[in-house]
Formats: sequence, structure tokens, C-alpha cells
Amino acid sequence: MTAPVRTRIAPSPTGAPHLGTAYMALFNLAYARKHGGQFILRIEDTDQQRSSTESEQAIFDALKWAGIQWDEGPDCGGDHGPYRQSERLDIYEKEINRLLEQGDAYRCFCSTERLNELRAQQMADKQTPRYDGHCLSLSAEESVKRAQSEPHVVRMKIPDSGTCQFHDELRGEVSIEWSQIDHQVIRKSDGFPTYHLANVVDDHYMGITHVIRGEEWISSGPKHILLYQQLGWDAPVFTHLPLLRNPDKSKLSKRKNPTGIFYFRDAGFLPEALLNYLGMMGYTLPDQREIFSLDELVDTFDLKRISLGGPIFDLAKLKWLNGRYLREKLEPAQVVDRLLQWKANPDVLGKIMPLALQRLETFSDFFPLAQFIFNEQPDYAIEELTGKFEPEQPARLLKIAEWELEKLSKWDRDAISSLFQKIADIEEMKLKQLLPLFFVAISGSTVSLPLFDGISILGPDITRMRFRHALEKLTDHGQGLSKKGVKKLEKEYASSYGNRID
RNA sequence: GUCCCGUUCGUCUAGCCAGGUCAGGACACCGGGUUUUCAUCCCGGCAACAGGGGUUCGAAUCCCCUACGGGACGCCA
Repeated sequence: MTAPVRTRIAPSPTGAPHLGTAYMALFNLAYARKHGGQFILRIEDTDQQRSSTESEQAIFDALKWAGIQWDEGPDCGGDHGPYRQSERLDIYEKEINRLLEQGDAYRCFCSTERLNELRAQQMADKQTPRYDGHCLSLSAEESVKRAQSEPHVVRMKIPDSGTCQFHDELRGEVSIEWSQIDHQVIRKSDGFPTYHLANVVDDHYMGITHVIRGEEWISSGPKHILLYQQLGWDAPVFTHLPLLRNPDKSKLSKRKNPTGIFYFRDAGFLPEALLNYLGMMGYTLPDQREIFSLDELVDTFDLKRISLGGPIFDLAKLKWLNGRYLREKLEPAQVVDRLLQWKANPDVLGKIMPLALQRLETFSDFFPLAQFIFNEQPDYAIEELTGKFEPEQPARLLKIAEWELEKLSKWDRDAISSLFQKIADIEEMKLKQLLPLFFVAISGSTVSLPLFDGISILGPDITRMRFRHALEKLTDHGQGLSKKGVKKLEKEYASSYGNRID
């Protein structure tokens, strides 16, 4: 009897839940369901700095909203737990020690500086950057002794020569020379395992039979294959799916596209339409149907039908699909319900009302004032945006604000308020001079509800889209930033505001 | 830079594995019809096998080379 099919999705709880996670989840879910197996959610929180519980909760909420359900996970339990990597450290420790004892792994005491230099040198010499094995020569005694007092990592020992070949369900045999593979760190100096180790160990103990993941992982395939061998385990079946792309064909990124799952919720998309659309990225049902439910996808699912060219995420087609769901899949009364749930609910209206109240004489005044909360994109003339600013200023300020907003860890009124105050200070402007631009970019008008509250209600994704829209509008009128201009601004920005983060 | 993966209309794709129908559908776009407007809906149109070489009676389909695109190269995942 063959083992039951088990697939998983393993997001890391850093930042906003990503559309790519939902995309991978969909195919993992479909495969497991089609074969009567289980689909598991595992939280990969081995990066102590960047992981957060809020982000973890957001992943649960986002996937549930999208209609993705898992059979086992940190929130619902299961027989193969715990499902959070930070709670499995003893398991990794045991396996790492086993690798050390077997001589398949070794401790490395090299400093970050030394490694950076090495990497730079190798890049300059047109070689693949790779650890030079400096600490490999340490005797077992010395290694153990130094480990007691010095910070160190544990690395995989990779063969010096030969080729690693592994099978991909869609691409056939993939071969990569061992000389291209780095001596991967498997335990960081903080004692946490890295992705590669934790992932292999967990997939094994959780009984994962099929690993369906993004194309970005192909090049680390050999590391994973080697770990399975060294640990004496059977490797799962690997399938690498194409990556969702921006219109310029680069890997989907929030700089160029809405990538947060919540963006689609907040911008008024139906989750079933989004899931349907993701299902047609790189995939078609055998009968070419374009409108299908998750169940229909599952019933006819065939992994081999996935095409390998990276699909460009096209908002226009998603909107068309969403329109058809609204008209064909729901009754008007149901649409009313869904609309109410969306933003016409006491929670959202309750947030807006205190802001609008001073400005109200009758109810009729309410919706015009609040329109920008419900609009996909407010409309305005270019002159309203540029106002009294010098020609270069609006684009510059919008870009700076976009970068600053990116850094915000807590999205609330006060944080946003002090952020704009900071920009005003650095730019030596009065807040009052600075803000009209943003009022227009966000609300479409200089007469509107308080800006910071508005931004805080809209959330990061929609705010980013509005800034981008304003920037595009400026570019269309010859007042945007050129590629060079952005580069130059980036330098200026770094010196007065600090480095950008992604 | 090195390695890996990919490449059918502007976009999502069918066809490819088991060579042989004017390369099919959808979005977008354009035109027409229905509609007091708009939208919906209906009809029509535009538009692609990256290039070159091979194998073959015959290649989008099999093989090779080139070009282009993407990804990876972290004590991130």
C-alpha cells in the first residue's frame, strides 16, 4: 500500500501575506484533495528577527478569506505537530548533531567580514560564490573545544565534484554540478536551523509525499536531496511551479503590483474569483473552462497540465472574471450581503463616522466625503495634484513617502502622522504645505476627511496603489521621475532618511 | 559574472508527451447590433508558433545551436 498523499504550504510569517502563497497553496491543496490526501500548513518562523505572531495570524486570515482550507496546522492541530518551526528546535538539533557525528556537517567559525570578502573576490573572479572550506580542516577536538566559547554556524559538507541529478515531475531530470552548490549553513549562530534543514526535516517527519513549490527553489534542490540522503530518508516527489510575474516579466513584487492577499479583499474582489483566476495562471482544466469553482478544479485536477512559462498577473482579466462572478454566480440579494460584509459594515462605517461627523449636515453629505474609502481609485486632474509645488517636487515627495511608508512596522494613525511630520522636517516644509499633495493622491480632493486616518483605514496595499497611480499620472504629464532620477533620489534619500527596505 | 529553468496572439492559454485539420478559446483593443445614456448581452475583426540548422514525404510538436526572458547564488524563506 502506498502512503497517502500529503502536501504542504510553508509560509514564513514576515510581512503581509503574499499572493504567491495563495497560488502555491491552491495547487498543493488541489493535488492533495484530488488524491484523497491531506494538505498541511506549516509556519516557517526560523528567522527570529523578521517573524511575528501578527504576521502569522494574518496568514491564517488571508488564506481562509481566499477559501484555502488546510487539514493540519498550528491553529487546528494534527498528528504531526507542532506545526510551527520555532517549536521544533529539539528535533532539528537532534538531526544536526547526527549530521555532525556522521561527518556530513561541520562547524564554521568564520566571521561575516571574511565571508563577505570571499564572496566579493569570487564574484570579481567570475566564479560562483561558494564557501572555501576554511573551517573544514579543523580537527574534531578543536571544533568541539572552540564551539564552547565561540559563536559559530554548522555547514553542510558538499561533494567537491560530480553532478547532482534529481527528478522534477514537470521538467524531468535536472542536473546541477556539485561545484555550484555552496556549503550551506544549516544552523545559524543563534542556534536556529536555516530553511533548508528545517524544511527537509519537517517534510520528512510530517510525512510529506509531494513537494509542490516555486521555481525559485530549483537551484537549492541538490542541497535538499543531499540532506535526505545523509539523513537516510526517502525524498518526496518534487514539482517546481512557475512564478507569478509582473507585467515586465520579473518575479511578482509589490513595487510593481498589488501582491498582498488583503489588497484583493480590500479592493472589493470576491475570494472565489481570485482563487479561480489563480487557478488559470499556468493551468487550464481539460475542457478549457474558464470559470470554475475550487471543487471543479479539484475534481479534474492534473498536475501535468501545468504549463511552465511564468504567467503575468493581469488585473484586467481578474476584474472581468470578478464581474462575471458578481453577475452569474450570485443573486442580487447575495451581492448585497457581500457588499455589506465588505465595507458597508458597522466596523468600517464606525471608523469613518467620527471623522465625517463634524463635516455633516445631512446624511447626504456622508458618502461624497467617504467615497475615497470605497473607490478603487479616486479621480482628479493633474493640476490638483501638483498644486503650488515646484515642478519636480510632487513626484519626489510621493516617492519618499512611499519608501518611508514601506518601513512602517505598525500601520496606525500615530505612526503615519509622525512619518509625515518627519518628512516635513527633513524637507524643511510646513506640514500644511506638504499635505495637499497627499490629500489629492489619496482622496482625489483637497477637501476631505483627515488624511492620516484615511491612510490608516485604507491600509498599506491600497495606499501604495494610490501613490503609484499619482506617480504614473505625473509621468504621463512629463513631471515624473526618470529611472536616473529615481537612482539619484535613492541616494539622497539614503543619506537623509536612512536605507530603503524591501 | 556563474549555474539552472523557460520561450505559441499585447496578456492568460489549447495544441506538444504518442509529428499530418486555414494554429483554437478567453482578456484587452477595434467595429456593428440590442439598450432613453452607460454598462451588461449578442455578432464580427485584429493579432502568435523567438531565430537558425537538422531528422522526416511532412515539425508549433522530436534533436542541436543561438538569441531573449526569468530564477538562484544570504547566519531570508
